[in-house]
Amino acid sequence: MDKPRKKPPALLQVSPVPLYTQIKEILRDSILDGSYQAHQQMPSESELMSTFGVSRITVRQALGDLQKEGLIFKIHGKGTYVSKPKAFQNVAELQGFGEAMSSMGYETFSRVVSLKGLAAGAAVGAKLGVGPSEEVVELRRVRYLNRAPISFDVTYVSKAIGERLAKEDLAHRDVFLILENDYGYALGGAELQIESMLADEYLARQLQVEEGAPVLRIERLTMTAEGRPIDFEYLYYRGDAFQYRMRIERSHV
Amino acid sequence: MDKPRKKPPALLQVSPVPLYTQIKEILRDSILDGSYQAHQQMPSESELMSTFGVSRITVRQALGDLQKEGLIFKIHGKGTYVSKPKAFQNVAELQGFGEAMSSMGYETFSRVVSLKGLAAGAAVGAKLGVGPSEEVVELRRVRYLNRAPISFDVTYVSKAIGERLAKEDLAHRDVFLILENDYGYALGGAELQIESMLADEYLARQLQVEEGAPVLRIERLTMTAEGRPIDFEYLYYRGDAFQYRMRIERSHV
DNA sequence: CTCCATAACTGGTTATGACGTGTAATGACA
DNA sequence: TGTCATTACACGTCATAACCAGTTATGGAG
Repeated sequence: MDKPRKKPPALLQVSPVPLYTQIKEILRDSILDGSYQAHQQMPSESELMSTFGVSRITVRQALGDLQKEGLIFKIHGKGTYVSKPKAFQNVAELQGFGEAMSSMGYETFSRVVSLKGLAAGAAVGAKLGVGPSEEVVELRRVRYLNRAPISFDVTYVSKAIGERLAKEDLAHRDVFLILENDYGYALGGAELQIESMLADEYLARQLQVEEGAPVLRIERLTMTAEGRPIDFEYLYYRGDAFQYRMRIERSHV
Repeated sequence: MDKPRKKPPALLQVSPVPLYTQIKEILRDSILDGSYQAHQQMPSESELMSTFGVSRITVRQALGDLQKEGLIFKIHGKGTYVSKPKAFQNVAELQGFGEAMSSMGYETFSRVVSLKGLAAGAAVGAKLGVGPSEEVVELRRVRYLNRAPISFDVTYVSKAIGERLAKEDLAHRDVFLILENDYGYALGGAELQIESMLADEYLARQLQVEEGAPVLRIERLTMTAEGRPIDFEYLYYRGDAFQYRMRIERSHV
């Protein structure tokens, strides 16, 4: 016994890193260096169990972390897949500042006000490329940032997609990301139009502001990579939610 | 047997919702309606086990989801706590568009280039309110969005804080959020200054752009609620990463 | 040949149990 | 009285074991 001072200074810490972290790193590397290509890949959980000689819970923790990072996504009953890298850039560009904020990762969620099928009508029908009497699905949500409402979103999608979306966790997941990752649509771009308006009674109630308060209104038509419209939205943002943006603009000009 | 068609149409789906989701909702409500106050709260995992009559893994999944949402945070060996709501708004405002993007929730992480102690120097010392020869900790990170570098961040904090940060998962967590949630600092606001510049050789290599490519340079000094500087950063953003912002500005003017 | 029940996958959920590590209060020893 | 080992308790990690729920291929019944 030479120096049994206070603590045995962690001599044998061969692996202070949890198993699932090590596995996560290995898998991440395999994805980033291209060993696992985008879409349609990844061994099943069972295979990974025997490959690494660990239990399923460990594999799942590793995969779950990678999913949080967005590198992979899972489809129940089918398997685990590598996300398409390109996907995100499009989404990032067309989401703009509003949803960027609402997705900052902390204390954001949406409350689904309604989700129902109805006739497209002239305006929405023209955008989505369907007849005015054709049925589409309308989704209304209030988006919360830090427990306070920040935007009111009205989303229109085709009946087929809408019925699938009804089963999703719309309170915490982005429609864009569901379309892109879970449903396999490649999003191409979006046309958007921004204007200022005043909150009417309904909007004021949803956003918890005074009637007549300034609201930013965004009209956004999202299209697949092939140029086919897939998602049309009206977004109403509280005007007082963008101080940071203004500040930056002033400095930037 | 009246209509044993294809499937028994899920008559008995008393609870199609997973246990951990139900528990998560209950806990979320308790937090949002104030039953559990900010900081210093939440029953331990063992207590929740007996309260809800479920296993620990279920409790942990519920808590883990709430942590992802940012409503709670955990401290090893101590317990689980409710996050302070106020925290986020400040962070949201002073993070601005750059980190909002990088935190959109998918495929973002940081690579720690270096983390070391050094003398503050005149510029940093003045900002942080310490002498030029006093030791501070410098953290250099490359922030990845969608597997491509989007920004190069240089962060300066006091020696005490820096040594704690060294033990954190800086690759996936925001320094702001660590300061706010884990360390209990109340962030008050920030001064920031934005300018355009051209990438030098070092920066070009970190951001994987051509030397001379346009870069957005942000100087940001973050302060606690009491007005004491706590975090000083230089942020270098790839100029080509902000197309979406430009587009929105054009429409907005 | 079509339809459909079944089986063999996949991931999703939950239980039980164990051990590790960090935190903080306790108490014994110097 | 002050230091330090003990201890109790918190969350962190990992294993084993089921069963549930979608997906898809197979194969038999019509």
